[in-house]
Order: sequence, then structure tokens, then C-alpha cells
Amino acid sequence: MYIEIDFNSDEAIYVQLRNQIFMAIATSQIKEGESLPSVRALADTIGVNMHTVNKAYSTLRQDGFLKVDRRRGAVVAVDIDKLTSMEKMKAYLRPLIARGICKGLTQEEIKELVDDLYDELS
Amino acid sequence: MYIEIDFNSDEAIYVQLRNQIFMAIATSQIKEGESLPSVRALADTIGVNMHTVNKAYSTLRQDGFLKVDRRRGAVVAVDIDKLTSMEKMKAYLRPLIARGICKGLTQEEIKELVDDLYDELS
DNA sequence: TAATTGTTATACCTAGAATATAACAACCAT
DNA sequence: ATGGTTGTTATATTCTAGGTATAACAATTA
Repeated sequence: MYIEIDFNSDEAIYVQLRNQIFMAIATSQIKEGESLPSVRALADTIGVNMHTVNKAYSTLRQDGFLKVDRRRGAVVAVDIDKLTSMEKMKAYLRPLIARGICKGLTQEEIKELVDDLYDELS
Repeated sequence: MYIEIDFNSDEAIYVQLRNQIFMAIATSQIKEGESLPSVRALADTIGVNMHTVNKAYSTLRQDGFLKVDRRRGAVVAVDIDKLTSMEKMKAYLRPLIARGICKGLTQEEIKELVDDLYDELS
């Protein structure tokens, strides 16, 4: 699993970490049932504190992407709840779509971006 | 212009403000060339500090949504730069799409959300 | 002249992000 | 059984961002 953190970004490290794990799961670089590196190991390889990784893992667990097994560590286990997922996605999407409309992006242009990204990420 | 701030949200006030102005412009509640309330007036009506509104206006100006005229205040003036807008949209969208793919959302389901939101916001 | 415009400056407080140690129970390999 | 590793929790510290509070400025407007 390739993780790259931009320490000059205004985005929190644990958020960058979370997003990259999203992408790793989406692209099947990590598959359902497989283990993630231990919090200490990952913290060491990317050069951040253990607690920063732990926070990323904790939020991923809380949002239904990981389950924690004492003997196997953090294991990919995605809770599928389509209704909730659609609602969340809609809420996240709303300000982005509004921004795009202001900037003159058409409905088709936005959906082309979705197509591009969906291909890129699956 | 109806602005509603959730003071219990984890989202920063100036970000909520920014997003609602996006939506107001997208839905033509405020139109190109029209003035927004003064920073002091808006701060007063929604019950926050002047500088919080000023920060929202400043970022909107920096991102090409407003132009500031000394005599007319903050005026809606959207800079259309489709290439940059598409790139930004793609960057914002990427982690969201990844999240959706993990949760089992199909390409069509996501595009339906885009359709719904585009209709709602234009 | 008096009031309002965005803007800037300064100071303060609080919460969140990140780091640093340290310890815990549970597990596993040797 | 010992030693090392797992996630987790606790405590403390530093730094930054968000928000508030006054105050002042030049430019504009009534």
C-alpha cells in the first residue's frame, strides 16, 4: 500500500490518510478481509506519530470501513448500508455541485468527471 | 437571502457561510452584479463576529466568486475558468467517489445523485 | 458632516491537530 | 513462560486555526 502525505497541505494528516485508505480499498489494493499495517508500523514508515494513524483508523472503524481484531489488527470490513451511504454522499456533494454550477459547469461535464474518477478508482 | 448556521456543527462557520452563498448564487437567489449584505450587517443578522463573515467573503473573492467595490460592497462576479474549475472539482470529488465505491455505490447511483442535486440547485 | 463601506491590525480564548511517553490487556511465536 | 506485538487509553505539551472583541483606516455615500 503506497501512502503519500503532503506535510505542507492544509488538510489534516489523518484526513489525508483516511482518503488514501478509501482509494486503496476502492482500487482493491487492499481487499476485504486483509489487514492494514499496524498503527506503529504505518506511523513509522510515513514519519508521523502513532496517534495520528490511530485517529485515522478509529474514524474508519466508526464509519464502517474497518473492523479491529486484537490478533489481526485493523482488517478491511466494509459495512454496506446503501441508504445511509447515499444520504451522506448527497450531503457531501451538495456544496461541490453548487460551486460547480456557479462556475458554469454543465450537468454533463460534472457527470463526465464522475465517470473519469469512477474508472480511475475501480 | 436566507442564511442558516448550525453552531453545533463541526464545520467552521465561515465554511458554512461560504457553502450557503454558493447555493444562493447557484439557485439565482443572488444574481450576477447584485450586492451581498455588508459584513457587519450579515454578522449581526446571523449572530457572529464581523471577521467571520469577512473571512468568508475574502475566500470567495480569492476563489473568483465576488468582487469588492468600495461603494457597492461585495458584488457577485463569477470568474469563469472552466479548466481550473474542472480540475478543482475533480480533486474535491476524488475522495468522495472513492468513499462511495467502497460503500458499494454504482456509477449510475452516483450520477443520479448529481442529477438530483443539479436540479435542486439550478 | 456623519455614517457606512471593506480592510487591516492587535489581542485574547478555545478547540483541534500532532507529538511524546507511558501503560494496559490480549495475543502470538519462539 | 518469556518477549514482542496488537489496539487502546491516558496524560501532557506544543502549535495552529477558528472565533471573538476593539479599534482604527481610507473611501464612499447620504
